[in-house]
Amino acid sequence: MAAITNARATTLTIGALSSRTGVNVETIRYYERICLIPAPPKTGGGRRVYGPEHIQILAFVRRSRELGFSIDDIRALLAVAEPGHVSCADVKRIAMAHLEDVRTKLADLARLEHVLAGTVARCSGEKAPACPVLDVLNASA
Amino acid sequence: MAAITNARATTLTIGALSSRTGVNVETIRYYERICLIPAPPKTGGGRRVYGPEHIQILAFVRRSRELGFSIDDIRALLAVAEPGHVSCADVKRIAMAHLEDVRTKLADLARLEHVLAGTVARCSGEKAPACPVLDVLNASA
DNA sequence: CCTGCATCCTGTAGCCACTACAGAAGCAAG
DNA sequence: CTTGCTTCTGTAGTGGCTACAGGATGCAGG
Repeated sequence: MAAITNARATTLTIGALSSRTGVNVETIRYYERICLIPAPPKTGGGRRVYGPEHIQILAFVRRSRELGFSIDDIRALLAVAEPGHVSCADVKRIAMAHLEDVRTKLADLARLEHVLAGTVARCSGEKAPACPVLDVLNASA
Repeated sequence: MAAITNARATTLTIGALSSRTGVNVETIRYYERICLIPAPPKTGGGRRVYGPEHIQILAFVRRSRELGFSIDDIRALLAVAEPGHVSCADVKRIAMAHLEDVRTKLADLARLEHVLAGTVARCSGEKAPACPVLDVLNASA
């Protein structure tokens, strides 16, 4: 009589939570195992039963991961994101540190791209007595 | 009588090879274990004795790693770098594929930097009723 | 009620490229 | 001969998942 899977269902299976949040089922269980997300109640048969609060937390985790935050960072962010916190100084500190990290990686990668692109451009790809790519790799630092 | 460690020594201990190439001792043994570099002969006591050819190979590996090539890529590069190869087409193919990879990562990271920088910039860091960083993380995708 | 099938469970092992030990042995200088 | 540095092998840990194996559950159709 009721809809097969109510779009406004208040409880979700792990599969439903997975498709709602775009987080792999195995990954959700992994997050629970490492205590990143709270363990949900279970049915008599041992199946996880999720509520809306789990959707919110997991979505938060997912977006944080997409922005490159580490699991430990996310742990800290989740702790600070709890209601009752007055200041977001901690959040800013974590985000700034991560941003620094990202910028360093970005610069490294840009240099890399430059070297690689320059090297590959000099390579004809046909039979060459000396291969520019191999020359670069063989060159003394 | 002879110099303690001849600067032009024809043989090296693993420690000397390490400082010559800048590759960690443990990493050198790891490379040998996974058959990336050839196993050197050993003394009666079981210690590795390296020659100049090992310096060359390991330096090649190190520069390749610095350029971000995977171990498997390097394996292929080493095979192609062997003397007797006429064409460097394989080298170019590997390097081009890697360059594509680097460019993708670069673009991803740049977008990331943009989002993070924009978000952090809006954060005062002081007590805020709504933290812009947390807002972004909580926002629906 | 039974069958079939999708989903779910736990637990373990694998991925990459190292890094970090533990515990033993070698080796050169003093 | 002792001291202390280096080296040896083997194993386990890192991060962030992913991929099974082998079994249980739950639901729909017949």
